[in-house]
Amino acid sequence: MPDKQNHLPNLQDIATAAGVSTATVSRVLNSPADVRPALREKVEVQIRKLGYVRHGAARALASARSHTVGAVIPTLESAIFASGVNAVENRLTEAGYTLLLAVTNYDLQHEYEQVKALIERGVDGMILVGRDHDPATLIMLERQGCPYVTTWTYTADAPHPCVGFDNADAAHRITAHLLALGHTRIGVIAGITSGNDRARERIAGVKAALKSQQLNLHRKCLIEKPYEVSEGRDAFRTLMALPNDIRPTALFCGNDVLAVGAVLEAQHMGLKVPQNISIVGFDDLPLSAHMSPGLTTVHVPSRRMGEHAADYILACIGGESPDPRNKLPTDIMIRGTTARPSKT
Amino acid sequence: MPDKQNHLPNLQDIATAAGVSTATVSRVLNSPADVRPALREKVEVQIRKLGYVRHGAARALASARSHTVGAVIPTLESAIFASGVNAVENRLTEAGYTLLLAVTNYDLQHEYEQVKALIERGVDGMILVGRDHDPATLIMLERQGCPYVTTWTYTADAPHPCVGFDNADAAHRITAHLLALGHTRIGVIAGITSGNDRARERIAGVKAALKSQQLNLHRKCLIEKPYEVSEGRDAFRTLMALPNDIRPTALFCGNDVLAVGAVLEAQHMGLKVPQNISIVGFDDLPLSAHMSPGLTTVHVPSRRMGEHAADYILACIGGESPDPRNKLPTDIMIRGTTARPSKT
DNA sequence: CTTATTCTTGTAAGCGCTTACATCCTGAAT
DNA sequence: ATTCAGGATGTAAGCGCTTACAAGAATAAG
Repeated sequence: MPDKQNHLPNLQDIATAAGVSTATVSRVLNSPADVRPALREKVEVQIRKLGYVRHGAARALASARSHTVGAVIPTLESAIFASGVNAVENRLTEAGYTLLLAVTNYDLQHEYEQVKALIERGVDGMILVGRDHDPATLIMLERQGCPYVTTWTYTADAPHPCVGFDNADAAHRITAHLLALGHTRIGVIAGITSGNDRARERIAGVKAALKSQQLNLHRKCLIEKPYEVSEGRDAFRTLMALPNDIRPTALFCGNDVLAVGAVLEAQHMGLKVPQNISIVGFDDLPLSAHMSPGLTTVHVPSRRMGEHAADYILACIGGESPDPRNKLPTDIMIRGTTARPSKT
Repeated sequence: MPDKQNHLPNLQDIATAAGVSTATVSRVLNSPADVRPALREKVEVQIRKLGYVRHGAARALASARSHTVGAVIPTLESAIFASGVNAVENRLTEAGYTLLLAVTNYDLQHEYEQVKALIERGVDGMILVGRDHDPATLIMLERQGCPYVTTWTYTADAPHPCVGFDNADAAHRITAHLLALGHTRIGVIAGITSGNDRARERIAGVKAALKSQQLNLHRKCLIEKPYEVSEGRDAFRTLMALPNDIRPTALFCGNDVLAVGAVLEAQHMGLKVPQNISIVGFDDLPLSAHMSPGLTTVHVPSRRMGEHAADYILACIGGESPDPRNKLPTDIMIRGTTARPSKT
């Protein structure tokens, strides 16, 4: 039994117990190959016997490396970030790193605080979402020499390392699908664009698609809402209350949560989807494929994005200089919520 | 400008720049009230000017306090944990603490690894989900003197600090609702019970309710599935394929995700909910209230649970000995997916 | 104008670990 | 045998910070 006076065993204790120096214990912990098997075994026995657990702070202080990577995401509520984070986590764990997760609730100021807290905790790298940030956030990261990468967005001229996809292009393509079906009055229930470049880009994509057909997005047909089912429902009702000549026959929703809300409200109002109204989403949540009808949406490579982001950071930590720009493809998933407009 | 040779400013640099000792700088950082305003101001100016960021590892090492609390949850996918985690996070942030989040994917062995990683990172406290753990996990926590609390479950005889609710009782009550409507053949789509006491308790609650009416849960009417929409759909189909005399007229689902799957599959099969089949869930996800029909389910106080858990840990860290047992109430939300059985 | 008391600030000893560097072995080559 | 290379250990100097404790300054009391 270890010394009972609630003194946690430290390297020195193990060293003494095993009759070696602290350096040797440190080696069996960090580069076992450098220690002769016999000795190593003796040390490992003591480690187990005394229930030794590394003191991460001391290790970080002495080695200037915390073996920790931070990720700052907008919200935990969305399963879409969940799968990306899971992917990051798996990769990091494989490499002996721990993920520290923080949430901003789509608030850039809060993001700054979280990033600062993570830097104070000594993360060796950082994963961010999107291109919109408080400039101070990135400055701090640079100044601290903390490698970072932004995700969920890719633009050719991105000023910072990024792994993501082209939000505008994806929105453009799914809108083109709507246009090809013959819709001309398209409504948009977007996410809140302030501090959210993805939401803005998606709107831009819709507008571009419309423009290519000489169409316009009517001012009243664009609504910004937080990403919640109830908000999607509200927005849908608002849109359907518009006068006949501008009321949309098809809807682009900023993400699947809003789209699900819109579909549910439509059904609640007795409208048939897609016969009376077509609705598309963005993100392809696990639920989306299961709804009746299945939601037509943009599939986003969140898992792969997470893996790439983790690999990029790990490579940077390892002293490499990986390609700082990484564009992933998106897929348009045509399911049951889109059809030709009714001939009313 | 700070010394350009990418030497991050440290306490000593600030001290020198401000013409004071490191102790004083440390004080303006940790207990500003102890420093004369004039001096404090001078130090703060330098901190801003040099872009100083605390070195958390050094601080943790010197003070034996990391200002960090760990939370280990089964999954990120479920919005229900998300809201609890958010609550924890808010409370901790208010208190100057940072939350370190880890995920187990419902694997107790993985949970052990995560807890160990967090302890190595020096968390000052830990929040766990449920009562099922690898004994080694709790032993490590005790041995390290790391205060912890389990959530999402409460039993009068809980051997460890816990803040949660009575899963069996809640399941019992919502089953009673089904029985009161006149159902006698009740099916259960449970979560995977291995390593998940909540799933087991919920089944136990259903059985107890049945027993109180001299009814039994038919062996074939109990299916365990991972918490996924598609699994709920599969299980539902299996249950409906049962022979007439045992096919359930009402379903208890281990959580809302499974219930949503069941409802969607029912509608997909052309069955009317609740006319042809009643379905209840557990957890009351944000989506559940919005479905058509609204899902009858158990509302769980996840937000309050998170707050209580955080407060408990913070109190422990502060040297207090708060009540280690905390029972929260659940609510049965009767919505649209339950009705009397049809007279077939 | 002392002397006791209270505030401020500085001094310096670690916290537990990693890691150059020094030292000591081992065994192969001479 | 003797020498030497190379591998296996040990030694000890910090990493950046907190915090007793000491010391000095300012205030209150006598």
